[in-house]
Amino acid sequence: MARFTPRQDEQEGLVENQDIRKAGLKVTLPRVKILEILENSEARHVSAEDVYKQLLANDEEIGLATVYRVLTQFEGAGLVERHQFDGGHSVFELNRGTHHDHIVCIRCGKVEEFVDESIEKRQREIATEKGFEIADHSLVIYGECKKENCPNLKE
Amino acid sequence: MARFTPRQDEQEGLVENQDIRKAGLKVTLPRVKILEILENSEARHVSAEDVYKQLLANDEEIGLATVYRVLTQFEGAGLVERHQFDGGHSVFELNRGTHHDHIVCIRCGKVEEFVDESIEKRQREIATEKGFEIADHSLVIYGECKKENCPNLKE
DNA sequence: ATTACAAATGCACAAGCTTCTCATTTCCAC
DNA sequence: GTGGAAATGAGAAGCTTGTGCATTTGTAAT
Repeated sequence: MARFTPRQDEQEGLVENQDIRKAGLKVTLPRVKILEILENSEARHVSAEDVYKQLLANDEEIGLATVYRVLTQFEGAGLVERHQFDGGHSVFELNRGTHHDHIVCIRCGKVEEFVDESIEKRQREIATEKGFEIADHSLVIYGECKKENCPNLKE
Repeated sequence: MARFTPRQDEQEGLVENQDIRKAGLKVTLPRVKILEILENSEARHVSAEDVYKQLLANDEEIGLATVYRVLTQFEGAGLVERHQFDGGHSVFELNRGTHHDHIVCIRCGKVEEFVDESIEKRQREIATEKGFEIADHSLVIYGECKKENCPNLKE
């Protein structure tokens, strides 16, 4: 009920609405809100549950099923990337066009990104040697970040 | 009835009952049988379900819960490695002491292994640069293997 | 603006994988 | 052998993800 915003100002949707539409998807409130959360979240990598909780915190009436549906559609449209770090659940991040790999702290969960062209190159060579046409790859380094930076070293 | 090896050449990465005991685990029938299956399976990467089905085929009365429990314990003991390729479920492989990465065919699911020291080295350097103490890493290349080799290009 | 229709959503439920619970059984030291 | 802790089996539960269907929403034509 109380969620009738007088006007949807699209000034901040100059990029996203276009992209949703370009993907052949209707520009609906859930999709816009989810995209906003992905953009505004200080954590670059969020799970579907994270998005859902953020929606609830913003008093949006959007179901978890829709979150999964939309994230999967966004993935198919290339708007977001889905990563499967160890531990079972997926995390999503906005696709800003720059490929990168990840290094994850196994203690605090912090995720940093990196790119290394020499690794990329070797991967292409290896795929060729093995007779594979490379489609994608996933490189994740797990480690412990320096204690001073580690926010919550629980237990 | 136990098949015991005359010599204990554990250095060659061969996992055996001694290793179970060394991990602080009792040498029980389920654990021995699961280890046997991991060793004798021609597929190097098997899921918990695969192990379970193989046990059923061998007329062993071992529950799926036990399979998961044992595999997790083996992982903790370093006897097996758990890999989480894209798609949700984990696969396990015997830890024969040789680290390697994987290249997976997204069409037929075939998994090949490779090692590249230059990539390994760059990863260590990157972890150091980022202030991480490296604990593990996962590199998976996804691609399409050459059609002639691709066993079941269904659909 | 209004209308009309296909697309999208919300809800509840279902599926698949993995883990937990707990009564019963098994291994191992004595 | 025997005792007791550890391990197991069967089923239930948990978690993430996906589906079916009635209802709502976006969009394009009126």
